[in-house]
Amino acid sequence: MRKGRDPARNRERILRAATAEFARHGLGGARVDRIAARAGANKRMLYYYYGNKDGLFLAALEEQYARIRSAERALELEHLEPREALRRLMLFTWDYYLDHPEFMSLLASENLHRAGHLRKSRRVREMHSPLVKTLREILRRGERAGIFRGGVDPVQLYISIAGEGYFYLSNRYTLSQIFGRDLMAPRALAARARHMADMLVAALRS
Amino acid sequence: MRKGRDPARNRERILRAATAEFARHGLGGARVDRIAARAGANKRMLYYYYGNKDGLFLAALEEQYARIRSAERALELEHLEPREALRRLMLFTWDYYLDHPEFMSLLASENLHRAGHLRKSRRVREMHSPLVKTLREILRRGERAGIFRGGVDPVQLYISIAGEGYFYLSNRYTLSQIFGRDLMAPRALAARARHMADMLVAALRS
Amino acid sequence: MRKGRDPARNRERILRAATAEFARHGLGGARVDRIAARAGANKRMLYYYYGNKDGLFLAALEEQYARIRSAERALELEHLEPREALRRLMLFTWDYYLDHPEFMSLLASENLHRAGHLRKSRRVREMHSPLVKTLREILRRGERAGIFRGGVDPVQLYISIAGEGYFYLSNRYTLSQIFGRDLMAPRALAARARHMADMLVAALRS
Amino acid sequence: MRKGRDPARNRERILRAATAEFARHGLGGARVDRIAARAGANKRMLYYYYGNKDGLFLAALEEQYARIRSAERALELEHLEPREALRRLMLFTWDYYLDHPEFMSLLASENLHRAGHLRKSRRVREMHSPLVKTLREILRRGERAGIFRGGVDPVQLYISIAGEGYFYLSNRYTLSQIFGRDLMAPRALAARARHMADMLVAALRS
DNA sequence: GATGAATGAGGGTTCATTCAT
DNA sequence: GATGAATGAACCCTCATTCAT
Repeated sequence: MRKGRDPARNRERILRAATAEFARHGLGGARVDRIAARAGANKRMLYYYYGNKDGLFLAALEEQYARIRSAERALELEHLEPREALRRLMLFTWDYYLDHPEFMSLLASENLHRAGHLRKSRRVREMHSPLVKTLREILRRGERAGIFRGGVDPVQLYISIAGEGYFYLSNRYTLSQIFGRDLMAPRALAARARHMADMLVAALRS
Repeated sequence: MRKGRDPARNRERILRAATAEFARHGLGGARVDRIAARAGANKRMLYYYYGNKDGLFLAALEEQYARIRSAERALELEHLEPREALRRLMLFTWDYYLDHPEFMSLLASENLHRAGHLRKSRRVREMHSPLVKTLREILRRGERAGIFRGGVDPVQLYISIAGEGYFYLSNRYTLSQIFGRDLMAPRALAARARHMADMLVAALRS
Repeated sequence: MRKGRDPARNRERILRAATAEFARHGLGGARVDRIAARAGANKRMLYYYYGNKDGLFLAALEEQYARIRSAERALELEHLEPREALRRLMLFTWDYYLDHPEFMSLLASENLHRAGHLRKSRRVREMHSPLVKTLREILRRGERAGIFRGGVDPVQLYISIAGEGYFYLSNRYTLSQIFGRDLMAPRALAARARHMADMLVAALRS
Repeated sequence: MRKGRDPARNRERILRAATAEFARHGLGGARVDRIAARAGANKRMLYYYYGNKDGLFLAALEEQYARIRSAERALELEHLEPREALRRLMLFTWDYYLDHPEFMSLLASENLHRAGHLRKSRRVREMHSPLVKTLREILRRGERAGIFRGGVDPVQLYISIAGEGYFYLSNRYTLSQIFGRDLMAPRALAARARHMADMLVAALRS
């Protein structure tokens, strides 16, 4: 019953700890020692499993992408009415960002580094073609039903849907400071969600 | 004709170098040595002028805020027709982000650190009340003229205006990778600008 | 047909890999992981067979000595005319060094460590008494035949014979650099071999 | 009267300590911490002055070459009778190796690494052209005087002169072990010196 | 005999900062 | 104001070795 009994679990714990550390301090500010301590693992094991700090970051990032895409697929958007599908996707994304601020942090770090890690990952690219495909079909259905205008690009649409809440949430600390207001108050969040849904519907109607 | 002949200029060069370094590597990844080297200054001078690394970061951040607010004021939005004023603000912001990616980087770093630097700055808070005031008046004018719906909060409005392009630009590296498409192509940028302006108008009409 | 089917072969492969690694990087620079990888063996096996890194080094060194002494015995110097015997030994040694640079490397490492490993090896000492005995008899035969001067010590003689080419070959990299010349060019090597043989004959004639 | 008062001296002490450490343990086995401790310096200063471990090794090696060449020039061989000049050079080299075993150690390390450091040094190459020139002139004088045979290459000659004692001294530890005899006994050393001088004269006479 | 997982000590290197001048 | 030299703590990473199976 020693610690090493369950390798998969140790691997997992390391990834968990790394995600938290990277989210909290960024890639440059993250400390390998802290990750090992949080994971209850020997520092050497990070390297054993993930090669180095960058490998660990990529693994954390890939996992985060996999998780959001997986949760997204569970929405089964393809079975919903087109307008409802997009509304659901937007609210899901908003809620996901709210519940998983670490995902936004990792994205910020990766963009700071100009996606140098992602560039080496095949997995992530493959992960996103189903999403684009689904959106394209929703748009097509909406267009055929005469409720969406044509010529909308699915990738641009996704960026609008996800981006609508991103700035608000990713920059909540600076925005709260410069405007002297708590953006995370429940009422403020609810108002924001409503506002976004309205914007989306207005933007797509034919 | 010694190097030290112009103190103000040296101070300025250090801040310039620091901004570039922080933007490129983040706060944690930035190196004091590189900043000094880029500035052509002795490392000791950074401390003489700015206290420490965090003081330097705050100075860089404050200056960035001052610059965008100053450029904004030059738009003289208060003299424009309400709808045009908001359209102009949105396009200005989009262009400003495009031309000054270092600003977005500093914002990302500061949010990673939960606005710990900004919290110590009075200057920045004072800097933003005129902006809120201006927006509030634009909204009032539009409402009185019957072209804007009522009940719109100026801070929420600003976040919508600025945020519309933020996700697209701040996350351009990861988005380009996961979707396998160059988001910075001139045509893509132009399409995005048009799309954003349309969204805004649709969202506010009464 | 499992991997472990032939223990002796695995042992052998480990020793082979270790010799190459020690020769290439020295004892201090050699990596146990690389040895295991090159041998296609589990790291634990190195310890199972050889105790530790130093044990492995000693085994590699002992084997190298055994090999050169064995090849030397195959010359059957005791059946040759004395002058020819020594000439043959010198050229054999030169060729052996040329063909087995790893032997010279191991010797250099062991001397850096002041022969700490060899000191623990009985095998190696026993391995060399036949060589000294053979040389002593060659010298005696030459002296009796009136072609060699007397008073020559067999150990000193061996050092002269082996050393003649050693510096040239063991230091070929630095010598090539400081003199800006390729010492390993075929013509240079041939000239060196001739030169050495001449030196030897001249040095021993009565 | 603090420690930092004399930078040149600190630099020098570091180089001194590094030379000893590299000689004793080889490049791979040398420890930066030990070098700093021996030099009584902060570890950081090694990097401040020499860049990294390899830079430090190269500096040590270059200095060793500079020293032996400098001592060599002090012999003023060009003013001696040709045979005497070469005899003096050989004995000088033998004595130098005896007194500076660290030089041989550094050479062994550098050859283990295939002269990777030397390859980056211009200084060392330039350092050796005067030596070759001097030897060439000695050979020419001896040939004109009818005491040396012609066609001797100065570089090959130097390798013979230096190499004669090199193997004996660089490999003294292994040789002493395998032959069970102390090669560093005064009588043995004297005998070796005599033997080498004899070999040289015999080898060059016309 | 053989294996993947695990370990603690220490490797070279770099950090932000400060000293004396 | 400005400088080169110096510092100690901590950085990421790797080492030879051993554990449980």
